[in-house]
Amino acid sequence: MTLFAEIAVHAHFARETYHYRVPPELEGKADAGHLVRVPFGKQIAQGVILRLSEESPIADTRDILNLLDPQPVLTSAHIALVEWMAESTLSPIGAVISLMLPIGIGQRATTRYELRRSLPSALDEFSATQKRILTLLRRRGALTSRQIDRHFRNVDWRNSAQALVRRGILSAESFLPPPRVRPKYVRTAELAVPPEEAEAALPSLGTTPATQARRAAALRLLMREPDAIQVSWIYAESGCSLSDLQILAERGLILLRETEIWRDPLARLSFSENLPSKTPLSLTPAQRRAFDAILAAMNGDSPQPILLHGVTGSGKTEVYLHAAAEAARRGKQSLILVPEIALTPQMVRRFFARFPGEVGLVHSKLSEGERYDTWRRARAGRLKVVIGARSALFTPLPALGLIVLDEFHDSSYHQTEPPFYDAVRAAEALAHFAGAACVFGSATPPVAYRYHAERGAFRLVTLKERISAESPDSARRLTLPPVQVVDMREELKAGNRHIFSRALQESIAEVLSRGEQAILYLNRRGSATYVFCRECGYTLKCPKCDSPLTLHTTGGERLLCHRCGYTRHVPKICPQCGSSHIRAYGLGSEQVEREVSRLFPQARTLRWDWETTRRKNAHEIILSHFASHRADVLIGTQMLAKGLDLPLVTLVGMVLADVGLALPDPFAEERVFQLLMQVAGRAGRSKRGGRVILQTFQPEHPAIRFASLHDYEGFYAREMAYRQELGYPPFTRLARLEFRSPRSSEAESAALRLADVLRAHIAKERRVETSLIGPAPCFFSRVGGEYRWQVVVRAPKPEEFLRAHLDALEGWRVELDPISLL
DNA sequence: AGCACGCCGACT
DNA sequence: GTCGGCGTGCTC
Repeated sequence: MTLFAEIAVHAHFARETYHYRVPPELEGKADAGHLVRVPFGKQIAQGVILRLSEESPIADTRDILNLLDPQPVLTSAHIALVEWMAESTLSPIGAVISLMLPIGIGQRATTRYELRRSLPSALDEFSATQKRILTLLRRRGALTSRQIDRHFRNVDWRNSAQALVRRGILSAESFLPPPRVRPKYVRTAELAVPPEEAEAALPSLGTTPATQARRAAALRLLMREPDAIQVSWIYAESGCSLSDLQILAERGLILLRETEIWRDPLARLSFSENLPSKTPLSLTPAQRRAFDAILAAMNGDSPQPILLHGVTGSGKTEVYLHAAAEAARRGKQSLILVPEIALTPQMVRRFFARFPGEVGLVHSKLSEGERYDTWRRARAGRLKVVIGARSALFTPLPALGLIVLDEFHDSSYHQTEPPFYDAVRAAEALAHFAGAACVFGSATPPVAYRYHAERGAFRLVTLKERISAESPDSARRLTLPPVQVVDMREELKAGNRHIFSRALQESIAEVLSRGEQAILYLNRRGSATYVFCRECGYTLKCPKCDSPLTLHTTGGERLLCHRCGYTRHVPKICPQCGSSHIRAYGLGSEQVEREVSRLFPQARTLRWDWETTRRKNAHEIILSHFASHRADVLIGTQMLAKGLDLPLVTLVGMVLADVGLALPDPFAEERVFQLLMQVAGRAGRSKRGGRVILQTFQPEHPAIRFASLHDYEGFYAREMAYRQELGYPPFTRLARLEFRSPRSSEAESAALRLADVLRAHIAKERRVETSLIGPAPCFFSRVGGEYRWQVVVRAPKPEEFLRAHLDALEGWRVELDPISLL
């Protein structure tokens, strides 16, 4: 009986699975989840076995070449997840597989080009591109196609290279790079004989007094140590070298071994840091209810994920800790996902203290070796808890019992590059496949999730009370900080043209005089293109679709609608109040810092923005700098709205709360509301209390009004009405189709063509509930030198419609259920 | 992605 | 008539 394997080939374009024969020598060794090498066309590729079967739908199968790892790289739940994700995101299965293979392991086939003979000095016979290729290879030697790609941005060099290969000038060899990471071993030594025997051998270890002394010292050290120890210790303690130890080993006195070690980024924490409490805190009644709901899910009593809606400071983390402890008690592993930025040590430390030596951390700034080892410890079941950002979802945890997504409304759970996926939905699917409990925690759940919870898709648990971070046992109630909304139009009328209102200036002065700290936030996104009237707060909207108009400066100033393409000139006076104070607003954190320093020369400022956090560990450094009160005022963008818990912070100022409201995106208001709620929750997390100041030109705007009242329910009701009226999720679903091209006209014509084709299909198939928005240029119209155009499909099941017309989507980026249409 | 196959324009 | 451009389709 021949055995076949259905394999997801690790190539980004591989939409389908492929069938291979399992050669006899791999029978019993190759199984579902294994990473293998397979021939694929003229290349050799990696692939993951999804399942074995005794028949193949394809008559001519080729053989699997070999196993790349004796153990599976995917659990059975992850195999199910691969297929679910490919299906639900319309992504090629080969692209989904690439998400699951850790950096360094996952390698794709590539071609290596090399000059075959020396070239004539004159290259006249070749085209310009060919000349560039030849000169590059002459200078650098053999290069892979990916290396050549880096030298030819947006130039199609492959055909030229192919011609050179045909003429025998270049050689092209396809190869699969081996995994870049390997287990790390250290040499250890231990005593091989009873101590008395070693003692007896002590005087006769060397011919010269010096060697005799070195070897005796090494042996004595090992006689004192019951366990194997690393040879580097022995070298340091005794001054001996490896050859000394090898002589001792030859005489049978000691045993030299290679022992595998795990590179662990958290190992350093155990000695140096003052860790938070080891002992679990007792739960308040509200936390208890949340914990009980998770218990019920772990027992298999309720299959839906738990939507944990808890205000900032309501003690969600302690609930997660209790749940992870319970999972561990049952021999299960927990996966804790947090937004990228929240991987600052605050949260990690609490888990580390509670599960010493059994927490793995997964994030992009670790070295390949550290990541690989954490991945292997997880796979071996040695970790009880894995904490990480979005991609940690793909860590192979064989005994997964609990998945927690903290701050699950955060946009970093969405991957914005192909393959597009949403880690929240993927987590729900994975929990389902693994039979694990699933918890989504947030102070501001996306309204769509809240809506689905009301219809039974999630079990909703609400934590309404804030508890003190300092004395949680007494469950001392804290109130949410008062939020003052400052109308910047009034400031202007009163003659204050400064970016800080009088109220904010006074509050900063007060905080500084009391030796406390302040945080000033800027919502940078969209600020440069935001045109509004500084007298009345009016923003210009499209007369046809009511979407905000945005400013474009390329080719003269004009306003553009990103939904329908309508354009107009920038008005000189406000259409509403006739004021001439209508203009674009742009404000950076450098400018805010400058103003703080000018008004308060004594204040020590610290900036936390994209610019200052590019270096490795920059987040931790800035955070600890501020936490230890080496700065008084922290200035930053929305990235620091997450998870900070700093008792000395008694003032939070939002320099301009309306930025982001005027973006041409149906989700813009929800994002601003979430941000303001997060910001408002940052102040007053200790008994010192605190206050929040929101500066705005539109104090009556619902997102600002409801956030200032800490009123989620009010915003929810209003937002749902708006979504229903305009036909946006959760009342329908969207798919965003994007085309990129270095040439603007090409992107435009592709978009027009696709829209025509799709409209024709909609009409022909009588899909009355399906409609298109656009085509129109994307709000961020250029990315990486390419022009972006998009078409948005609105339908009850957009993937169904699109799957029927995948051929029309060749070259398009397809994003289902996007979180932004920018 | 990389390569073969196959169909039109500029040369021998 | 042939070489070589690149559009199209396939990889178990």
